[in-house]
Amino acid sequence: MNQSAKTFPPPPSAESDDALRTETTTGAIGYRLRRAQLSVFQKFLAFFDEFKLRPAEYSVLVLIDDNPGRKQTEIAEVLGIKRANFVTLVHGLEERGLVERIPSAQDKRANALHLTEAGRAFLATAQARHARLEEETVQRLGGPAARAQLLELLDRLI
Amino acid sequence: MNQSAKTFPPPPSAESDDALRTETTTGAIGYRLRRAQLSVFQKFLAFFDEFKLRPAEYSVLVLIDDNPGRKQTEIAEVLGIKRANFVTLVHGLEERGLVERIPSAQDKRANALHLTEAGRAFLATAQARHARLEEETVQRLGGPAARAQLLELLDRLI
DNA sequence: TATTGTTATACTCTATAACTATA
DNA sequence: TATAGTTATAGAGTATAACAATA
Repeated sequence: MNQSAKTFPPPPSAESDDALRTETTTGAIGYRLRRAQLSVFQKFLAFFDEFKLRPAEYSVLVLIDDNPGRKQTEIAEVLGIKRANFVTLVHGLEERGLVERIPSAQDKRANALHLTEAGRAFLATAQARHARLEEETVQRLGGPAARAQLLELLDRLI
Repeated sequence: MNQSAKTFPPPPSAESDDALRTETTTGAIGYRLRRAQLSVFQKFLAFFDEFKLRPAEYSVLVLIDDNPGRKQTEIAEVLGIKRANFVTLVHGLEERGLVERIPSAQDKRANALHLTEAGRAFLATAQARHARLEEETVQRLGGPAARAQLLELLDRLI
């Protein structure tokens, strides 16, 4: 699995004047997690540049599509988004004609969230693109087994 | 920890009115990465509550300790922090008496960063605490082999 | 001309309080 | 009393532009 030698810091004797010693920092799990997450999100943003779609917006569209008619609070809570902040997010999607807020008949306080026809078409394209991104990511990981391994390990950190 | 099996979505036939279908969203690598990273950072913040220390500040202290005398730009760049934003960060550490900015003799534009005596003492305590956090995290992962596996997989995502 | 540290500024994300209308 | 959606606001984190001093 591991090619060979993990490049170790310059031997303690060789005090180079340019390379910094980063082992202590990069040895931390949280640090590596953060760097990886930032990198993956950067790739997402670049990959979805023409879609003008952020990761959070994409997950909201997917979640509404899989759970049409749900309240804002329900969708927001699943994603760990505060309902106050979710207002702005869903408002943006509504302005783009992708999402509808339909006043609930049973509970006049609530809005039932639905994708518009345009929203469904948009999401279908986005999901096809996302599938290619995931595919590429799985390849980088080393295949489906490596992906499953990663997801399992990540779950243990929550 | 986990009661029994991985709770799968309600079988397609049983359309419960409360549980949401989240498989599509949670199947994405980026989504899981983000959730895990947020969780790990939350644990860091809780664990270092009395230290009033954020992950970025901790990594800066570690990096200065391992590379005393380096310029702000060098430390900032390694951590992916813009030098403009690094000014505020290092200023805070200086105000707390942990870091010194010593004007460089060779390059009068630059500040050489050093830990103060108090900074070294503080970092020693923080690192001991961090070691316990890492230990706990490794246990959650399933041991040192699982940790190595995770770091290897994360590296492939960068 | 280029770099270092700095200031100013803006934009995103996130968090809390408080309001309204309903329940 | 509690909840759903909303507004306002404040705090981080991050990004760019521009400047003075120095290289």
